Amino acid sequence: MMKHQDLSTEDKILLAASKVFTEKGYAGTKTRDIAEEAGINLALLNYYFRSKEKLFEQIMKVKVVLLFGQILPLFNNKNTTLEEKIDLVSEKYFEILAKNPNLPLFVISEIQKKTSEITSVLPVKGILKDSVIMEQIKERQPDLNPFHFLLNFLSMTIFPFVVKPVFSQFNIMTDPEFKKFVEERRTLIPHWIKVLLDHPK
Amino acid sequence: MMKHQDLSTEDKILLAASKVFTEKGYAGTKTRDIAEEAGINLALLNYYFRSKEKLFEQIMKVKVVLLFGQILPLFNNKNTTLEEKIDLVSEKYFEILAKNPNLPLFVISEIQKKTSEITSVLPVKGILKDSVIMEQIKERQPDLNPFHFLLNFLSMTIFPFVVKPVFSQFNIMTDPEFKKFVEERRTLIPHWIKVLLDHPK
DNA sequence: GTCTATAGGCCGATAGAC
DNA sequence: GTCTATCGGCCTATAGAC
Repeated sequence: MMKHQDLSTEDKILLAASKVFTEKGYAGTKTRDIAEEAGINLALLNYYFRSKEKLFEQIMKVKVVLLFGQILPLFNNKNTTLEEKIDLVSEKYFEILAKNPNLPLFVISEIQKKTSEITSVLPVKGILKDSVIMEQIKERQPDLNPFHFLLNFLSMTIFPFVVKPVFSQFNIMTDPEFKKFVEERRTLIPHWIKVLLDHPK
Repeated sequence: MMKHQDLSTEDKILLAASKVFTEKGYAGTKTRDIAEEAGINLALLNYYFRSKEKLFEQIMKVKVVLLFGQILPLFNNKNTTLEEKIDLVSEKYFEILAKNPNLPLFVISEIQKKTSEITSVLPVKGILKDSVIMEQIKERQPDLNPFHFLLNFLSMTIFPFVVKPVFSQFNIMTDPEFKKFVEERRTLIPHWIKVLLDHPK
């Protein structure tokens, strides 16, 4: 296991920035917070990354790729059936989100607040439109915009992690209860989605 | 129609604060932004609300009640069936969210970032636990934590509004397309939820 | 590369005139 | 109630010594 002390100064800052930005958002983060969390001198942050803004962009890029980068290729695989895609995407997302529970809320809320240049990094629209999974859904339910299904799937999977802070604030679930709850959904969601696919309106 | 000029200074500030806080979040908002948006002098903000913090708390309380206040009573009505509840809650939520599309993301992300005292205002946990809807779901599918269903329902309904900024950023949907998409879901979601209720694992 | 010290600007809040 | 002017503090960023 790599200790914090073994990291380079640059990586210490990146690690700390990832944590603090995710907790407090861009506007709520002070460069002093990051420096303290990283255990480095404040001036080093500007020495390595020039500005808070540039540091943030670098973190954001990593987060967007983490949230979408591994999933989009699964959507576009011609060698898997729709059912297999559902299982694979579900597995992959639970793996990512179990390790990064506040990833979706961070990315979504920062995209809403700031104008960024991530669009160029990941051409989500181009990949999604006319993707294999969209065609496969359309075969099953030709009368419906296939995006409804995709969004149902992603809603059920991602939304619990998005509202997790609300659960905590209102004491609806403890952390271990949430973990168990999410673990149950890991197999339930693929089941539900397949049921929906077989029952058009 | 009430014009902006007809509002009292206090209401002008509240209206402007609601808009700016929702767009930029608490940390990203400057009191000068609010004053400018309201068309009033900066000093008046402190005259009426004492501090940015106190003004925010007042806005936040309104938003939380708007997001949960009208829905929770529907969950606890003994005189409606589960099917009727699904239809009623769906109707009510689409009405609220069509008018306030960025309400959920604002409330969720600010709850994550700040510690507030809203818990005391709205005892969500007490209302939800042992609520009528939870019992009704449990009757249908006794082997499953009923909260899964409630969350599926809320996920499908609310999540599209939460990810709306992502749609915009990546050009996945235009605003009119989104409006049409959401309008379709208004009747689709109750259908899907009922299908899921009738198909236990 | 890493430190201390500080510039320079912005932000929340208030004093005090009207 | 509303304005102008300004304070005091904090925040990002950098200059310059080591």
